[in-house]
Amino acid sequence: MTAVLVIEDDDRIRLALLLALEDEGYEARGAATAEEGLRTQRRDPADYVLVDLMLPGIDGFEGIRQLRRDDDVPIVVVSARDDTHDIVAALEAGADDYVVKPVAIKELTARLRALRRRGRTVTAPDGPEPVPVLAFGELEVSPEAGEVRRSGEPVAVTRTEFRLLCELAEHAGRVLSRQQLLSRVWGYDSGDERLVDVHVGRLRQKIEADPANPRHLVTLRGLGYKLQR
Amino acid sequence: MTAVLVIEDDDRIRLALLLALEDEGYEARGAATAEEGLRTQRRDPADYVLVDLMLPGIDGFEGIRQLRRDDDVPIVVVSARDDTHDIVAALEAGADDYVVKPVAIKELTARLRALRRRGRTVTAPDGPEPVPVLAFGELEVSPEAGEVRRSGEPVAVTRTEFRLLCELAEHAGRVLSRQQLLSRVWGYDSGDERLVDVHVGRLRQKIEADPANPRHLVTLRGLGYKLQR
DNA sequence: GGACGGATGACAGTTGCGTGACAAAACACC
DNA sequence: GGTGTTTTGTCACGCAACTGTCATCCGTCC
Repeated sequence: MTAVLVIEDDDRIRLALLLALEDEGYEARGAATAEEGLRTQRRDPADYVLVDLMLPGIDGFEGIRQLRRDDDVPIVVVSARDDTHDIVAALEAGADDYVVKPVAIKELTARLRALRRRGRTVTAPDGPEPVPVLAFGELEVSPEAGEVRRSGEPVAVTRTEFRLLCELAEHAGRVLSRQQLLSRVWGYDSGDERLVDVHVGRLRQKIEADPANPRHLVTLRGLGYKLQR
Repeated sequence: MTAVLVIEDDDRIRLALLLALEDEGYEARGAATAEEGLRTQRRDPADYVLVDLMLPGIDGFEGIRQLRRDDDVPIVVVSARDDTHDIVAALEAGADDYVVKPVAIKELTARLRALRRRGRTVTAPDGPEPVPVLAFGELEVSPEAGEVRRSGEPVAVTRTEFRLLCELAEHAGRVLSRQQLLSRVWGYDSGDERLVDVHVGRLRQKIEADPANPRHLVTLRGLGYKLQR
């Protein structure tokens, strides 16, 4: 069945849309924020995404951009604002269509069908190769893409932090001593082990929800550091 | 240049649309009836068709159906009627989008670009072999055709820039270090890595909407460059 | 309570990168 | 072959981000 994800913060509108879509034979899912929508879509991709522009937290424009970074799904903006600037900005951000609320469900589904018909841009015959990712709960590390994500959202880390994280990730679940890390990440045969502490600390600030109580990048007193799920 | 055919019986509106489109850098053609439009399109196909619904003789719906029989061109209905039945019928007939008059030219062109992004590459029944295209949002790279396009418009890049772009495109989503690029694009085993910077910079001027904040050709500090959607 | 290992915040030196200018080289066109 | 134009590689400058060090603070284990 064709699945549609509705990202809309107004409960009444979201529910109405979901019910109407189900009446039309779609499998409908809802999300109240862009963050939640992005997470849902990453976990279990729908065939279409409907998204409001005015959302708490990440707004619709930014949500579309983030979604487009790694998803080709047709996106239709459903907004109350009938303003040329918004329409142009949303389409530039990567949306495929823009309709103004309130919208007839029949029109919406007709537009979805039109989008489906039009299909996607041709990519290489064998398609792009997927980039390998190491996952630790909500944390994702992709050495090849040079990317770190938390709950799907990109996290900006520096080169040293990234190398350190990759080293830990590639030996997930094992303790690495400060000496080992100094040697593998920095190439130092000897040196101040405090250096490792500082970078681990900085890394925790970025990748842990509560840096004071790390869940993934943990300290083993007297032994070293370990990355775990 | 991108050509647009406007099928609209009201002379004033047609002329206004044509002038506005030309201002936006399109090659604009007009037709006052569906018959004339179909003939024009068959003789010299435009890249997009804008069509009114209420036309003398063959009406817009039927015009769309006839056009769709042997043309894959994106069709946008530009109508004064804001009626769900019309919208659904037009989309069902084969239109790709439907906007209500009066429409801002900026919105119209944004919708055309969105369609272009999504549109299938044209493959006439016994036309030329389709050329593989690597797509990154509004950016398209065709290594075989030696072509780069942004929102459908060809971008002039030099040979070195093109090779660099292809190398990045063929490893989309992965970081390539300056050394790797030097070696693969220039064939240098060693050399000044700043050379890569300069060419990346020049490439960005041409393919990024805002070269200072690149969306596709991004720098990963300390790691290298990456091309992403 | 003292000692130790680890966390953290501030800081200054360093590095990495973007950019504009320029000259040599390649190219196109007579 | 000569001339004008485009492309290419080199360089220098400047900004912003990163790095490593240090001093201090905190928690934990005897």
